[in-house]
Amino acid sequence: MEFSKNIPIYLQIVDYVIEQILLNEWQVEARVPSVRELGGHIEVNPNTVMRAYRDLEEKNILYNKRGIGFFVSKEAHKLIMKIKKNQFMKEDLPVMFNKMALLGLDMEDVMKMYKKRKG
Amino acid sequence: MEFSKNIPIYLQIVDYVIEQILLNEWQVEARVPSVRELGGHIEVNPNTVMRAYRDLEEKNILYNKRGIGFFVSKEAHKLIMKIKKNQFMKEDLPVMFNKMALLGLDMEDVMKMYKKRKG
Amino acid sequence: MEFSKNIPIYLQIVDYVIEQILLNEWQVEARVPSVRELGGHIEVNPNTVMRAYRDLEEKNILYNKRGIGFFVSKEAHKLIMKIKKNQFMKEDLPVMFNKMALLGLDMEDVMKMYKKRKG
Amino acid sequence: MEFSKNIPIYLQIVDYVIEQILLNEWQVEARVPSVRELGGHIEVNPNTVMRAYRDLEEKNILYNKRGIGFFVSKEAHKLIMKIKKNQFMKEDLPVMFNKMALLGLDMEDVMKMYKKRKG
DNA sequence: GTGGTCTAGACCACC
DNA sequence: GTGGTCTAGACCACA
Repeated sequence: MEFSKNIPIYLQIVDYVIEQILLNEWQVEARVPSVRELGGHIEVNPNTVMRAYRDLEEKNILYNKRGIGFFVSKEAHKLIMKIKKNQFMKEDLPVMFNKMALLGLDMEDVMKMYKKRKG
Repeated sequence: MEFSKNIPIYLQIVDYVIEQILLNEWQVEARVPSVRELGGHIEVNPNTVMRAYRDLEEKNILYNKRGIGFFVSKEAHKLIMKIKKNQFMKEDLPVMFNKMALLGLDMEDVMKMYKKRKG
Repeated sequence: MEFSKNIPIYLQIVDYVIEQILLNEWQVEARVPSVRELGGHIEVNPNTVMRAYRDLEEKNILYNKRGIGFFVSKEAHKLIMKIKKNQFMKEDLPVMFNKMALLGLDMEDVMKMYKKRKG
Repeated sequence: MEFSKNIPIYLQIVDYVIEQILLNEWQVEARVPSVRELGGHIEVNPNTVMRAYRDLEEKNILYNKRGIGFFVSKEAHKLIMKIKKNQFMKEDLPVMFNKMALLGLDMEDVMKMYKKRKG
């Protein structure tokens, strides 16, 4: 796994986990990889993975059975979507629109990129 | 000047300088405030201002005349736009598209928000 | 470590690091001393070492793993040679040729010295 | 006049003056431009020019008639050649040879550059 | 433990 | 006056 330099790794792991859940790679109510497994897999200190899991536990996306491991919560999808959609609409989009205005770009330019990406 | 807590001050100064240049408050080929002046003005250590100026010098947005001060380069506007555009196209947009895919949103939803904003 | 007075210490550290790498004292992909270690060792403020390391990071000779340390990059040798060769060809040689012209020396004189040195 | 960034301007002026003398642009026993003239001409603070002239005065390459100006000394050429030749042979060449060895270059490479320059 | 940022304050060369 | 370097020492996030 490649990590971007300017974002804390544990946050990138949080995003990674969320992605796995949304893609149903990690299923609801199923056990997720242990911090050691995942740490070994993505070549990251288990402590760092733990920090990410704790973050997700706080958001009720994961929960923990002592001595067994972390599990994807029932409401994981709902919670993730709620958090992310809100964030996207209220924060990401306005910021993007501002940047576009500043750069003299309009939606057509964005559309081009969007289609390019899909093609 | 108010500083956000989670972003290094020197980076916020970089952004501030760029803003001043784009707004033509600091004109091309003109001297910008000395590190001590600006440091005093925004209540920041001169060294911190220096770090920001050095960053901008590296990007050829500012240049330096020994013993005299820092100046806005001729190509400052062009370079700023280039950097920002690049960042937007290569970093911001792909991230956004990713999020959209995960959230099940498409360009129509974005268009709606865009029009709402303008209206 | 002895520092020459007229050259900034951090640049002398840069040279020192480059030397260590070329001599394979500091091996490719291996961790280099932390800024505090090296700072303590050569009796220089860690900040000064940091500045040198940052310079080398910019040139892609060192890279950095968050919370772990600085490492010698894979291409370090190649990059060092490239930088040095370039410097020699584009800066040192032209200056030398100029001096020779002003002093009324030609390549024969230089050759003599060269052979003398080798013999 | 273009100044290299890493060498003090006054030293670059010293070199410039020496060059003018060697090229007989500034003749022996003739008055050289006043600090203001030269300063205006090459767009440099007169103080900086003065510092260069003082340097050259110390080396007996220029001398000063109070209220009149600076003049090229009789022995200017001899002194310059002596200083420079010595410097070149004892300092510049050995340094260059060392660099060549390090970079794996030999005199042939240098010859190529030399001919290229002349051609 | 690591790097990263920031401050206060010093001293320097240069203009 | 200007930038440039350096120190000592602090505090922080991250691993």
